[in-house]
Amino acid sequence: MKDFVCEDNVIHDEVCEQVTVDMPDENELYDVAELFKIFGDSTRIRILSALAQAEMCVCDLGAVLNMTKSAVSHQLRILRQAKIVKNRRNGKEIFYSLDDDHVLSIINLALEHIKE
Amino acid sequence: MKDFVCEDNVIHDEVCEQVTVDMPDENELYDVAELFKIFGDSTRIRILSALAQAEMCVCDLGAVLNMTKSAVSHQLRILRQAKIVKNRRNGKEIFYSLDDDHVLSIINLALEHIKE
DNA sequence: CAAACAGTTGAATAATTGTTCAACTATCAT
DNA sequence: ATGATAGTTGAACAATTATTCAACTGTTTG
Repeated sequence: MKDFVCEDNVIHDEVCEQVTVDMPDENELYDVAELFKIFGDSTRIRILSALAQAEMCVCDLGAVLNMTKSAVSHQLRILRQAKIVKNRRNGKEIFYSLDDDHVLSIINLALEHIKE
Repeated sequence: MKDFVCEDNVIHDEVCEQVTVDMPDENELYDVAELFKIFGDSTRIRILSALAQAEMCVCDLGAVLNMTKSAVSHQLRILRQAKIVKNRRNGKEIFYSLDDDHVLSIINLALEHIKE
């Protein structure tokens, strides 16, 4: 590569070295990006917004968000695997709810940022 | 579609109606998802983590993150358009820095969540 | 048991997106 | 002006991904 070499400049070199040393762990940053990737879809954000208000079954989520059960279920699987939502079966229905309060804090902080 | 209709159930209907009414504005949720989409890439998160420590030029960012200037520049454009970073020219170099403190709060909150 | 409802799953499709490459602009030094 | 360095940009390619459709499992009820 060697594409990124600025002209020899001691100040730059020192800053770069310091920043490199102080960077958060690579894996942590990767995991944070993965978390944001999950939030970065309006369908999933709407699902989480709905679940923030009430525990709901797949069918009702579909009704509220105007989506097929299949589409909702696919997204719920992603949220489940990320441990962002949990579920419990009650007869034929499976009720979903948020698994974590942090999640809501992060989304609300972002909502505040959006509203300026 | 009509795929999402649960069996007639008054309780469900009432919950659905209430949740629907109390849902945040559709556009706000869309914008939040767009913001998260930007954070949902490890390259951009790493760029933001670096800029959180020091104002840096494109070249140095490339050195710290081990990426070509082109790849860095492409991502900076996205961050710039979202008003997440700002820049200033100094001779041949263009220095980038974070444009907003909220951004860092959101990322740090997510980092805490990751670390459990 | 059979029918009906709730939910999941896999394949297919379409759309989005991150990186590379090459060509370009802009600034500074000789 | 020429060359060198810093940065940007557009096209191309590969990879990821959200939704749809159809077929499936699981549960309840008649």
